[in-house]
Amino acid sequence: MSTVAVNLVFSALADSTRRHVLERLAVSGAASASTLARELPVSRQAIVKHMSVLEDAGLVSRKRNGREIVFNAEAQQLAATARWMQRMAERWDPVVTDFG
Amino acid sequence: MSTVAVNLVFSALADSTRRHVLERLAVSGAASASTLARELPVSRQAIVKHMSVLEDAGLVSRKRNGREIVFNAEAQQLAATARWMQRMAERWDPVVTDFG
DNA sequence: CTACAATGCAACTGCGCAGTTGCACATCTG
DNA sequence: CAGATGTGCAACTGCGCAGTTGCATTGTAG
Repeated sequence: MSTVAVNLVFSALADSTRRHVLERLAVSGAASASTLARELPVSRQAIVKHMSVLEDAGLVSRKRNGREIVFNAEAQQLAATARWMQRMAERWDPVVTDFG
Repeated sequence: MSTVAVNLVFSALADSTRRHVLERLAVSGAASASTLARELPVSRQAIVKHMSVLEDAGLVSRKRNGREIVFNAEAQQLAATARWMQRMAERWDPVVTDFG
């Protein structure tokens, strides 16, 4: 993972609204920005901006379906970042691996 | 990990200067704010603020030694967050565990 | 005691992000 | 076609963060 990618993923995950959206997509499946805005206490435009951030971080993918745009959570990217962090922690202190 | 803790860790790691400081502490050992400010292209006050953020996130510990305050990287917290992310990724999609 | 080196406090600037609102454009449905 | 629903674009506000500078305070060494 490049430094830029790390920046994107971490700053994307640093916002609790974005984590809520991700959780929602991962648990209840794909959804459009309008649908998410109806379910969460934020405007559609706020959702749209969040989705761009999440997409840039590779944590979400979009798929056009007629007039709708459906977003999907990308669990692989989350897992990849977790592994990246784990390797970094090991490099800093090999002992931390023992209780993984 | 609580939601607040997650917020703290992720937003702490989202800043590249803080990641540089952490890297520096983990690789070359403990150091004071003044020392870090001499090594990095930022002022001492900026370092001090960063250290507070990192400390609140549990990624760094401070230890007073006479007139100096020495900071140390806490690799366990990084590893703990990595495991937290891994579990979250597994919950979202059990398949991602396969290539860990 | 004195000079030096470290931390502590405070004010200030610049900038980017989260969120909103309003309106235009596109697309599906009856 | 007409209405409803969904996306796209743009301007605006509020707020917090990164970073700086200046000065005060405290601890260390000679």
